[in-house]
Amino acid sequence: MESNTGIIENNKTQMRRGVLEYSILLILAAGDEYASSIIRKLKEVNIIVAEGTAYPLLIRLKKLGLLTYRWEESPQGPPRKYYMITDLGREQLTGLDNAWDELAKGIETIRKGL
Amino acid sequence: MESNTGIIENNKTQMRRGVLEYSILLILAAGDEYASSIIRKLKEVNIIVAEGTAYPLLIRLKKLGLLTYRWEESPQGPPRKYYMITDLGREQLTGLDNAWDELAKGIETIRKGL
DNA sequence: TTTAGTACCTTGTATTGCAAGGTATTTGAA
DNA sequence: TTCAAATACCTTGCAATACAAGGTACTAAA
Repeated sequence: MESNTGIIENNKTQMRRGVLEYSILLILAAGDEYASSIIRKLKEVNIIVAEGTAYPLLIRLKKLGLLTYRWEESPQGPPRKYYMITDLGREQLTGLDNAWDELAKGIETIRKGL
Repeated sequence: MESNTGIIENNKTQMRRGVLEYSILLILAAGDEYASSIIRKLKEVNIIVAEGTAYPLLIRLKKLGLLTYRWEESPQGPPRKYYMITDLGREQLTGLDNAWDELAKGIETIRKGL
């Protein structure tokens, strides 16, 4: 049945979108991680990302100079590409922290009736 | 100059994106408004929307049955199209409230180090 | 009658999230 | 040895959509 769940589901996806780069930078600011691990961590907090979203995004952030990576052997399975945040990345992250706070404040204001 | 402001600006835009439908529904839940007025109200809380974004979005929400509208004379200038939220719209808005809370909670969790 | 202010809307471009599909490595069971 | 399962990486093509730019139309005042 699920009548109109689609509208909501679609919107949840929309909301996640804007926050993806931010949340990935947040995770990497706390420590180096490889792509699959980042995806799992995001899933833990209900920010669901498809592989086809995450990999191109990491590559994009790397091209922008916000991230770098190193290869590392895995105890099981193929080697892992560990991403690390750069100084520029940390700098940008500060700006994103502010952007998030501002957005959250804006929504709160509207919620309370402007 | 503006070295790398672009990265941040782009990301702020990204963040706003996901929240647009939600914030428009929030505004209309508090009272009927016409498009230009909605855009101004959003700008007041630093959620900046272009006309080329807002108009198609309102049309989309109307097609989905979340909004309807009525025409009304303006004291000055051309007539205004006042949008009103429907019962279905209010229903969906509840879901979006939850989606927003969940997202905000997720970001908080990551910020605190997961 | 022309300008300024307000309000509506559309078109074309660029971005980007995702489903689907693909490759490669390791381990363990058959 | 060979096959399946688990893990990890990545790409392609489609669809959605935000926005810049451009356009129409109404009212009032100069």
